[in-house]
Amino acid sequence: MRPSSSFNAQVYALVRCIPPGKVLSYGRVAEMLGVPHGAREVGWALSALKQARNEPPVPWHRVLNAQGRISIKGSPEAALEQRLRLEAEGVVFDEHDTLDMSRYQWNPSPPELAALLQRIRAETSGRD
DNA sequence: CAATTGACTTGAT
DNA sequence: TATCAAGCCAATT
Repeated sequence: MRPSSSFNAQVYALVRCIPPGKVLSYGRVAEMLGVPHGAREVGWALSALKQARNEPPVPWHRVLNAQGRISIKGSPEAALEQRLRLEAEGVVFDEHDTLDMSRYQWNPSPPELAALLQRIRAETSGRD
């Protein structure tokens, strides 16, 4: 579990930067972290979150699939919780339980993102 | 070490 | 617009 633990930490750090009422897709998170095809890894990192203590709390509910739909499998309760948390932040799902990604997806400006990534990398480089 | 699985994505039917 | 199949990558069995 060596190499990816640092990746997980980066995922958590980045997800913590998503503003309330905004969301990110798994693939987008992976892409931002420099792993273009690491969408499933991001899902893995987040699923591991429920057993690993996370402080400060990671707003895992702000991450869903590229279609704008909740993608939690095997736990309807968790899926419902995710939806409720999002709606509590003002996000509105349409009649197909889908949300408009073009509207809700978080799009930081390139310089802002670069600075963010730099800080995240500094944060997660030493610890493990 | 091979097969299976999963909070994914994309492109073809 | 809805389904299917094939990639992808780490963790588990």
